[in-house]
Amino acid sequence: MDFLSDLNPQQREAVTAADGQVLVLAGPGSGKTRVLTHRIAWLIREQRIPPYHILAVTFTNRAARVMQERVQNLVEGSLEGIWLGTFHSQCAKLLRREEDLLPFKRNFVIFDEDDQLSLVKKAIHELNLDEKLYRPGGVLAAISNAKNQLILPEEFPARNYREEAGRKVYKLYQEKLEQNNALDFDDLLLWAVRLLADHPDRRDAYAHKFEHVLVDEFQDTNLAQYELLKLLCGYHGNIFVVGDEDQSIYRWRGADYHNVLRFEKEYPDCRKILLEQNYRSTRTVVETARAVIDRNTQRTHKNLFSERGEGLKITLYEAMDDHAEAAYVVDTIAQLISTKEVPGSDLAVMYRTNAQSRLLEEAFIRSGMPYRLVGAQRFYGRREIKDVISYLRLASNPADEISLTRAIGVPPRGIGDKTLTTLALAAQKAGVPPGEVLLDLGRSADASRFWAEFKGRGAALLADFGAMLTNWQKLAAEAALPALFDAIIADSGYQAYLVDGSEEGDIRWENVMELRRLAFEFQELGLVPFLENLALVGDQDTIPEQSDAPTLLTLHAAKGLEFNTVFITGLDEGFLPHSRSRDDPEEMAEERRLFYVGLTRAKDRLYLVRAEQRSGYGAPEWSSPSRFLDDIPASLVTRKGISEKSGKPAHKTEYFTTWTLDRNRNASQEPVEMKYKAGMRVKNENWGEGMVVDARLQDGEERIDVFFDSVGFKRLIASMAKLEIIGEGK
DNA sequence: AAGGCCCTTCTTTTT
DNA sequence: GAAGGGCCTT
Repeated sequence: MDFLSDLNPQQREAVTAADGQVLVLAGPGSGKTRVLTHRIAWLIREQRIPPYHILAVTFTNRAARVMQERVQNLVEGSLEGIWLGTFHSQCAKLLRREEDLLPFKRNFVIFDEDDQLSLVKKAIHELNLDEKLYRPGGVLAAISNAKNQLILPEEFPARNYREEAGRKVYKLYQEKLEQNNALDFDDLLLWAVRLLADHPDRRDAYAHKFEHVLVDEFQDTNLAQYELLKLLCGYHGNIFVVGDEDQSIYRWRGADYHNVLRFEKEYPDCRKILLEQNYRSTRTVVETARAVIDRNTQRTHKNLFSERGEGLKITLYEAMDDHAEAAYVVDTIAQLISTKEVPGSDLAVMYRTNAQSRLLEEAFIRSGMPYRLVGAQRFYGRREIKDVISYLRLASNPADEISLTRAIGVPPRGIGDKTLTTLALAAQKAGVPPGEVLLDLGRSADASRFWAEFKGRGAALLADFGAMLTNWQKLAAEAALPALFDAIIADSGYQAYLVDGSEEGDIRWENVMELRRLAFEFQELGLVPFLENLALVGDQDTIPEQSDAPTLLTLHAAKGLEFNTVFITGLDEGFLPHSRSRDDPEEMAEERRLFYVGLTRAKDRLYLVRAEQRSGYGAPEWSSPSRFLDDIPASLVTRKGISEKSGKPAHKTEYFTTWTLDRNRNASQEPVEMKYKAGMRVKNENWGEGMVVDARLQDGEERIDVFFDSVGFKRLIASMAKLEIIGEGK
């Protein structure tokens, strides 16, 4: 059919491959998504496979959405019935269908990382372990690891006391999840595998259903996902996986690109197809990327090539410090946009860690240029959002103690630790979740069998809260989602609590209203799908698609995207590669892949940026160039910045670091450098411009008096006030 | 019970 | 340089 005509021979071979196992190893920019979408379309259009016989899984919601849209464009009919989504969402779907066989109810909630951590802490405390010795984060990571490898608490290694403690926490943690009628992310996969492995009839039913299984980003699968796929394609044996070992960057989350090799071994007859032509980038970009990735061993060597022209040389800019680095990036972007060489939307700035976005953002704000930031301050991670969600979760699932604790405390309603402890004890004694005790108190107040457990005030307060909850639960079952939402806001007094006259309060309230709009969109589907969506949809999906502003994002978030021009910042040892991977060759190889992913996002222009000095925690430290830079052939690079022979750097930090006042340190130990003198013109974000009237050293601080043009006289501590010197005066 | 202050402790990446 | 935890005060 003609929809295959825009494919190259390898792509077409993959798309039209006969039944059986197909492994497509696709280099960056080689048309991986195109192959996947055309394959699905081909199955439906040419092979007459009904959509409900197809399962296609991705890792991100964004990828799933893109795939759905593109397939829809290729297929005339409806895709109704297709199982297309992330591993986690498809597993949730499966588990909600099969609740009868599982130790939790259909309305289970999905615990995010914060919830998980709370639960682990509880478990550690209950086992009388020392939080200092058994770090909740570390223990949780070990548990998550175990789950990714399908290791249950009973099978968790206990070769020493420490591991034994870990096993106990794991076991208790699982019991608590069950009591809370909750699953964590890993559980979604783990329980799906267990369900199919333990119930052959269910396994066969699904294996028959899914005539074709397709997988995106196969190199990022963990063992649980691998096993799940194996179970699901066990009858027809039609599994089509697409991946690239060189783009495996989720090892820390259990991903194991060796699954590619495992796949080849497991299915010796599998058809293996390499996609090596890169349609995205110039030859210079591709050569650069190749030079970097070829240093990694243990991979299927690919001969990535581009037939686009040679293109521009890449730029390596070395700045004095991280402020100058940000200034360079923003200035260069401003130039590219103003000369219309590149539209803002086709520019991206990438970095290793989210923390590195701060200076860049500040530089953008200072320049007055718009930008969009991916990830970082999660919408769903905001306090006010978590608060409201905790009410909703509680209404949906009163067994959720994490939400109960949160909801009962905000706004403050006189219920403190002591009352909560009593509540927990009463619940334990009666063998019901604390939520049930609350509901009972709410329904019958002093006639409740629990009333006597609490002393006067506590009982009344709990009963009040319980009455609210009873009402919400009723609304959750009977009313539409927006009605429940409004009732919760009204009953809890949350609006009055948030909106306190401050600007921050208004912003927070706006966010709550944003959540309400989202709830509106889910009124057809209802509360449980709404909550599931909140848990499984990340922030990448909430960013507006249309925007002409440059994008700031981590290298991880950049996977799967492409931009005309890419800046990769922080190319210094300890940052990229990150210091935490210094001693582990496997980790180091992954850092290299991460860099490779960043490089291959660029179509035309690539800027690599580093700084001689950058601040890690507090004070600035000297840094040395990333080792990865050594691997790039000098012939492809134009060097700029302090390494230029010409002498002075093109960019100098024209604003200085405002260091915070360290109150613990005796001021006299640290001589304060006087920066201001009378007559200088200065500028502050809030007060605008002004003139320094007086500057003096007092109590170990530089104190200055400034007369601002708009607001008049202010007495300031220099190190605290965010001032910018805009003129030296006389 | 709740809010404020100071101290410590980290920081990778996220479905 | 932020955020959470512990301790103090009201």
